[in-house]
Amino acid sequence: MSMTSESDERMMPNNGVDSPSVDDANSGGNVGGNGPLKKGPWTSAEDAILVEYVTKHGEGNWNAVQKHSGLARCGKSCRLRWANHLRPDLKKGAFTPEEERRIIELHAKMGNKWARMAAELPGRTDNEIKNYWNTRIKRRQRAGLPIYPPDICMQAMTEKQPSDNMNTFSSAEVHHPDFMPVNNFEIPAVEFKNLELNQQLYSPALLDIPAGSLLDIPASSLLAQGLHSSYPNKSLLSTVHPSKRLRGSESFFPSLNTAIGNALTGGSQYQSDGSLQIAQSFVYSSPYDHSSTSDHATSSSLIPGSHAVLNGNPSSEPAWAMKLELPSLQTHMGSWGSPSPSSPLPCFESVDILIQTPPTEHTQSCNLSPQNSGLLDAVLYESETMKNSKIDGRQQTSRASTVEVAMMANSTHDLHDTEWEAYDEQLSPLGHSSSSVFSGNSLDDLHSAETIPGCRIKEASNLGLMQYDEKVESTNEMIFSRPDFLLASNCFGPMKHPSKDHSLLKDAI
DNA sequence: AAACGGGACAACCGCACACCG
DNA sequence: GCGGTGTGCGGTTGTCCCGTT
Repeated sequence: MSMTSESDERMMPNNGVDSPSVDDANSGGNVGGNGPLKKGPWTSAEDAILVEYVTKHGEGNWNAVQKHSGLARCGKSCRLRWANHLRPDLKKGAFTPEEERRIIELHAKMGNKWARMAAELPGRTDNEIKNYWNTRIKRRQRAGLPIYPPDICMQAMTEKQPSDNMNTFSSAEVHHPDFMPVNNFEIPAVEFKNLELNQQLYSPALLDIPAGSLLDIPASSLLAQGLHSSYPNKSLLSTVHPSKRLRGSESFFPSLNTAIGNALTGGSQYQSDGSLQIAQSFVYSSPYDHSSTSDHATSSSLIPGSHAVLNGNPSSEPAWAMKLELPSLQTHMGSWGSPSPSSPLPCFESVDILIQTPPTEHTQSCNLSPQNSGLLDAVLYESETMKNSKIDGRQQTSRASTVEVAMMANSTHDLHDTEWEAYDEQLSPLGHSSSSVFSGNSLDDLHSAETIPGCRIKEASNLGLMQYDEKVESTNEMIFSRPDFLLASNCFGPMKHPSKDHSLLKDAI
């Protein structure tokens, strides 16, 4: 029918579909009447047998197919073959533009819910849609294009508003420019402004970098944007009621799941502000990852909602090698990593940051703020910190080898102060608001609790990406030797002090 | 013309839920 | 309530085809 394999050709040189026989169907491999079940491509004969069976007995009871028809295929395989290829109502051929758009829309709303998407697209199968999407994603990522067209982003956001019974933003908020590219995990130059890092800090113009260069940022680089602009935008997040089963892979950020997942599995993102010391890895974890959530929930060293780094997670797997999952608000909010039902907001607990910054001025966002004179100061301070760390490290390492802070820590706080405060207004009742995580208070707490002099707030993933210890030098070496860091450096490093940063980077390497 | 790489597609695998006895 | 079976779903892998070098 839909497929004719070589074995098919061999088996059915005269096209035996019209008179399917078990012998024909099962003669093509290591199969037999009661022998091992056949795998691999289906033959026309097998298709015919299956069609005949279904016609006679109807769908379902797939395991009976083998028994009754002698087809050497497991029931599961039969079901799949029927559903994906033999069903009479299947629509064959390429997706129409209309269907393509519909898929994008649905994905923006549902995420990787292929079956549900298929239900919205008559004649199409989940497998078909899934393959299409995966191919498309790869293609677009390679091309540096946004996964979701802006209009669909907008549409998704808008459609979600009424059904979002969580904390939602007002319509105006939804239309805040900051929210626009939520699903655009690429950072095209035209949208880079949405980072709004101090509004102008990273303006391509101000930074004297070619706007187009940002187009080269791979999908992974969307993190900066995604975390900045999309996370607070819960309104976009899918509120589709959780399907009957809860899967760890379910993503609350339908698109982020894929994009960030790809991004992070490809390598944690390191951003360098040029001062050598900002390294960030954003790690989302599934809210079902109780181990991680409970771990950091009980980790006294962490700020509320921050992600436990390595606490109780002995994984030695590099963060960038891990499959990363985003928290899902599709599920009950109470199931969010917050230890208490009264604190259902996921916040950024899953967001880990490796950030290092000069010590005291958390309110000044030393690393990203243009007011910060101190790249050199930071480096000097870093040097000092390293010295201190050698002393303190022995003590620190064992108990708090990694200091966790909310994403972007003080720089974020500085950069998005206003916005987060605004969000905080709405989110605070939920316990851990995003802004609270980013707030100076949180950092203060963190600092007082954990930060060693020098404020080397190295945010590490819960996967143990980095630890602060006495081997700082080697850590830095690792950072700088990593391609993604170099990429990030290329992307972000030159923004402030291009030449300076490059030289520093060079030196560091 | 051969080698290579990527896209498209089909199929499998593992997991989880639903149902039933 | 429990275990077995059936089914559905999402992720991953394998294979073929085609364009490029």
